[in-house]
Amino acid sequence: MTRKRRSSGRATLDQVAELASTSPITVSRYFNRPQHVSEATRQRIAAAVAELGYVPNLAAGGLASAQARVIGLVLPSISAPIYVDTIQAFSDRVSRYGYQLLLASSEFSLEKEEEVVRAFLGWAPAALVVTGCQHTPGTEQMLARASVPVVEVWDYRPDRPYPQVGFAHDEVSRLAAAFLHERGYRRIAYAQTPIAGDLWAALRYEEFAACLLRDYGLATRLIEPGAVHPIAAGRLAIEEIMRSGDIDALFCANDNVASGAVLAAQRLGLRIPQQCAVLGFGDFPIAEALFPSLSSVRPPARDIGEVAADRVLEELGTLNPDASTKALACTLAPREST
Amino acid sequence: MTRKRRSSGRATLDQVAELASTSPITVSRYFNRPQHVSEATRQRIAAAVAELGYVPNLAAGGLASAQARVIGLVLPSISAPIYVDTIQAFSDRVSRYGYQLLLASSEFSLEKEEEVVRAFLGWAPAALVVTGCQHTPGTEQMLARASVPVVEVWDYRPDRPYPQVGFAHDEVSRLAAAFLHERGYRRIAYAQTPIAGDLWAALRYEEFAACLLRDYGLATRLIEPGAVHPIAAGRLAIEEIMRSGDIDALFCANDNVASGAVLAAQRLGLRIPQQCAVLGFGDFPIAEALFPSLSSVRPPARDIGEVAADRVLEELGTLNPDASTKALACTLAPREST
DNA sequence: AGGAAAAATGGTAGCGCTAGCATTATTCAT
DNA sequence: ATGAATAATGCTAGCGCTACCATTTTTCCT
Repeated sequence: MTRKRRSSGRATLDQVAELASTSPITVSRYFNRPQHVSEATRQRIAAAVAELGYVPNLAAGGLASAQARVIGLVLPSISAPIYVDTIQAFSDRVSRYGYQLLLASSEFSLEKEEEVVRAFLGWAPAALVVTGCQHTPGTEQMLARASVPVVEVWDYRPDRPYPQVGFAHDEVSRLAAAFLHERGYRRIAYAQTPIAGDLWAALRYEEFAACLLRDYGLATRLIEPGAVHPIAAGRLAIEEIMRSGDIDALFCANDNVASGAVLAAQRLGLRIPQQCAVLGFGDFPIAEALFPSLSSVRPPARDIGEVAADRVLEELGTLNPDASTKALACTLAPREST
Repeated sequence: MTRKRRSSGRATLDQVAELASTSPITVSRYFNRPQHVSEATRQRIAAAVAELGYVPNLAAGGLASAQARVIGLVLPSISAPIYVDTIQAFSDRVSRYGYQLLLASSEFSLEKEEEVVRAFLGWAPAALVVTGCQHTPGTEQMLARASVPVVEVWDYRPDRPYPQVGFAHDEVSRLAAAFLHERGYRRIAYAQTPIAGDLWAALRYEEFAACLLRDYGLATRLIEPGAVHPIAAGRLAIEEIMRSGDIDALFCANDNVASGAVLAAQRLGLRIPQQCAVLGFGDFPIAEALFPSLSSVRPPARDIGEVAADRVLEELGTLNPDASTKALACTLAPREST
């Protein structure tokens, strides 16, 4: 008889069971429902596990039980400060219930998102969390066919088949417009860059311009310096404002752009907020430290992570439904720059 | 006959095979070695896959082949700017060879690292990359017993059983000390915070102080404002320097601390670099934009990711060995703040 | 045309684990 | 002591896939 198949070389449940003089199924229970195993057996198993350095093979377990205790989270970026709180809050919460987090970034590309979703589904996750409501047809099809709960975060639109955990991005624009108008600014510009780091910057601009025009009768200037680093984009925006001289407030796609603007203004001698106010989006840690400190719209990043985790756990039956599916709210943190 | 077992509800290889009038094994080959399948069969399978929305179950595949095409990467933080380049470079490189990245942060805690390593090993990854040379005994045992290649990154010490991809942190200190001395600074302080975001800040301080004393006969002041946000720590360091008035250069544990220092100095009226020079570590994107712009020691973050990926791929036999295991080098980016 | 090599395909068994019962040991009320 | 409840444990049969070999079909050479 030839020895078929190479084994992985790692200790298996069977080996642990043998060493602990019990059956594999009891060892399995030891890991999954310890309270169903007697104290004496538990100790023997614990000793065997330690001696063999046994680590359960989660792939095998997931295969056997048709449910891996893993939840996939896809965000546009895992490094952008704006998403870090969401990741942290989500991860904390699901790991408390024994779920592991599979994290990937779509790098602001819908194609890359499709790739990542496919890879995730390959692991048969218990649930999937994706960013926003916009996906490729392929992604949509996979999500629809995957028989796992799906939650969409960082946006809020009522016409979707999945639970939404986020805020309405046009609401942000109205908040910013009202705030700047109330402070007396009338010649307002919006600065963004294609790699600003969020998918909704252009959408926010549209509603910002529409709102200023509709509610306050003001035109808006769009400053878009092209594909450069956000911080450089902020600098270029300030340079343009100094050239044209007809702008008294700048709303930026995010705090990186806004930081670049504040720092460049300082370097170039434009007084903020006297000559031009700057309002950011994201409320990154740097906002408070800048000189002058940066006013910013703060998205509910942490709440998104928490609520999304709760929603997922509800769908999985781990948590009782709360059923309060509302849009979350952004707040405005006024500081010295406006 | 009772129907045992719930199936996952997803399409399986068998279903695809049936629809494509071929055998499961051929469909398996279609995904893993397409060149071994004839063009005609390939097209039939592709159609069946599309129709069923089939996504291969990677857990089952990994189990059957005893090698999941997944590589685990454990870093102290996935949000700290300093690690972002490493993640990016590593991910790019391994994904090009068909490996997926399993990413986790140990949050600067060795206990958390042990937890994460255990979870990763549960997925039977093809390889594991961990940060630094310091681990709990439990982690060490798991790494030693796991029959997968292990690589350690972001540090360089010759006395370890695993390949190292990183730089010598004491070298950074010598570089910084030489640079500041050469520029004529003699009353030098070092600022750090326990949550500064890297495991080696204290080690760098020790060598920094030792080197200044040994090579230049200078004493070093340590400023450690306690567990506050790095940016706030920078501000507190500047406040202390203004109080005492006997410091002319500040080396910071990282660029967040240094940014806080530069911004606070500006706010409080301390001229940089005339009254006090500031040198950072990490060369974060903000360094260049600050006013005055921040001099910083740039670690080879991207190189670490690339070389670690190469080392891993070599161990897996995917790449031919290069065998040049040397420490990588940090460079110094001098700007206005020194 | 005949034979050998190469390409394409398929059957069988099993990777390591757990669901669904079935069975045995223990506890408790009567 | 007896039966009924409960706790603890074990057996069998797969989860969906691929390694290993065997077989069939095609291609190529003389």
